[in-house]
Amino acid sequence: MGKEITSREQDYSQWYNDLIIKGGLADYSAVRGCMVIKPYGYTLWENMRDVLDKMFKETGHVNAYFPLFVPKSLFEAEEKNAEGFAKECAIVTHYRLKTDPDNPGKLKVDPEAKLDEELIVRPTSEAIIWNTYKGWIQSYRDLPLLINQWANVVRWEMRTRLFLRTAEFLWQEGHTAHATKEEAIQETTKMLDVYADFVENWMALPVVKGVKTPNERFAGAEDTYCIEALMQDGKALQAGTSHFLGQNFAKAFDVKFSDKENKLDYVWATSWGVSTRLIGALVMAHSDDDGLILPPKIAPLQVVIVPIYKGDDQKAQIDAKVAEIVAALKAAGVSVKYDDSENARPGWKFAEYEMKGVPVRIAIGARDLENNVVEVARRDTKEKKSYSFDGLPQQIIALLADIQQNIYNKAKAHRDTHITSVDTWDEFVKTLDEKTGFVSAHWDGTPETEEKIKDMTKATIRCIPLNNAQEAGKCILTGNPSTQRVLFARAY
RNA sequence: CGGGAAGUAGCGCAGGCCGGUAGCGCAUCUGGUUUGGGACCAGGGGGUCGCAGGUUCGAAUCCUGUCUUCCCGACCA
Repeated sequence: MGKEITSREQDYSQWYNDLIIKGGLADYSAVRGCMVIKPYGYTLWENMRDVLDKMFKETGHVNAYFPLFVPKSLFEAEEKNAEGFAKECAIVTHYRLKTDPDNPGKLKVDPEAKLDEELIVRPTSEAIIWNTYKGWIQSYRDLPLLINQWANVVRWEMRTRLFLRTAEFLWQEGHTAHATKEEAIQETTKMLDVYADFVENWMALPVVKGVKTPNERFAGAEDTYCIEALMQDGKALQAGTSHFLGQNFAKAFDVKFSDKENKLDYVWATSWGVSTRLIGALVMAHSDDDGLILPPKIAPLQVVIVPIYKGDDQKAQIDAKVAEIVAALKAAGVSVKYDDSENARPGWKFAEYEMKGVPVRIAIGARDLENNVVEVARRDTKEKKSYSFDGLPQQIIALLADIQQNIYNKAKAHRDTHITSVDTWDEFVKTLDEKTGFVSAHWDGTPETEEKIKDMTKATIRCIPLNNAQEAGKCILTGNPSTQRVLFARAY
């Protein structure tokens, strides 16, 4: 029959893989750790990208593009950052191949063509960008510099997973320079808000905004802010990060400016990014055992129409009606596809589009034509209803909005019921093992304790929530005094 | 990078121990009947068995190497 999807209960990881592959989002490739993003998945990414890009521009940013390669000497300039990424860098050492005399028809690396200085394939672009900014910034009048780039980056991961962790991935990285510390911090939190807004309102995925502990902080940053989402299996996933970089990169790349008093100072920096990993989050947060469930606002296709007919006469009548519906929906800004292909029967198409997560399916047959209705099925609840032709576009738009809201509510209910406050170590471990999700607990604030907890339970501190309530307590592990609870979880 | 599993037609698999020139289901093509939840009948096409070496008269099968993927661990967004 059709393509079977492994159930979540049976094998959550395989379920996730099945959704990606069978839902047509991506494919494995011939390159280790790298995937092919298929048209359906890429359209999803384009939709996400378009919304984010607009948000970035509305907040004053412009796009630019910097090189894929970073000379090693630049890469290592900011030491902490370089060290943080050193273990997962791809390196270009040669620039030419030649025919192999020992192996006719084959090529080999030309040893004569060794680069004097190796090029690092960017795992992130701070180095090349700050090296460039040095030439662009002299005065406070050049600030703030608010630049974003859409790019691919490479991180040579040991273990890869479709969308969640691939050796090459697509993302955007914002890199800004400011005259004051306050302004840079403001930028950092502003972009965090943009991410939270996007993920919650477009991807229908509730997030916790917070700050990372030093252990989890981006290498080279003073502070890393993040949004954390919760997946259906109770594991957390970092959905976006925004870093306050202080003057670390300005100092490493000697980027100074004259202020209004004609005093020289290093500029203050931020960087922030979200990646195709968000697609992994989207898939894991909303989907079910029948396939993907995609939020209408970013779904590659919002409505699919399937005809049900006997004979050419009926088909012709349905075609005519559907043409009207398609035109009306398109005019209303709804993306719609009429699938009248002959090679699949209606039931097969129903299952197929459910697997692909198309939010709304319209079925129309002779019986519907007589009654002046269509059958509308929503993917999120599987509920089916007859809708009148009259005012159909408005009803569909309302339905899409309702689906968007329902998906969000469902994810939020799951998230909210999976933030558990605990005060003893037994409860802590038990909650992680049995209930899963975020565990809110006191922590003495030391990296050593955080590390110990990680070794013992595999749980990390996902974040210290912003505007966290201050509350005296005792560390869950050491019993030492603590001033606030932090969120622990096992994470992707 | 360690431990386990896998790679044979587009997809899912059998065959492999015991070497003899490849098979099943789905998909696909043709014809017909069908169409309100993954249709049915009949006929047809499609595979250098991941890749590279080796053993052998002969390799999907045995040996060596290598690549890719999955699961579990260490590392990470």
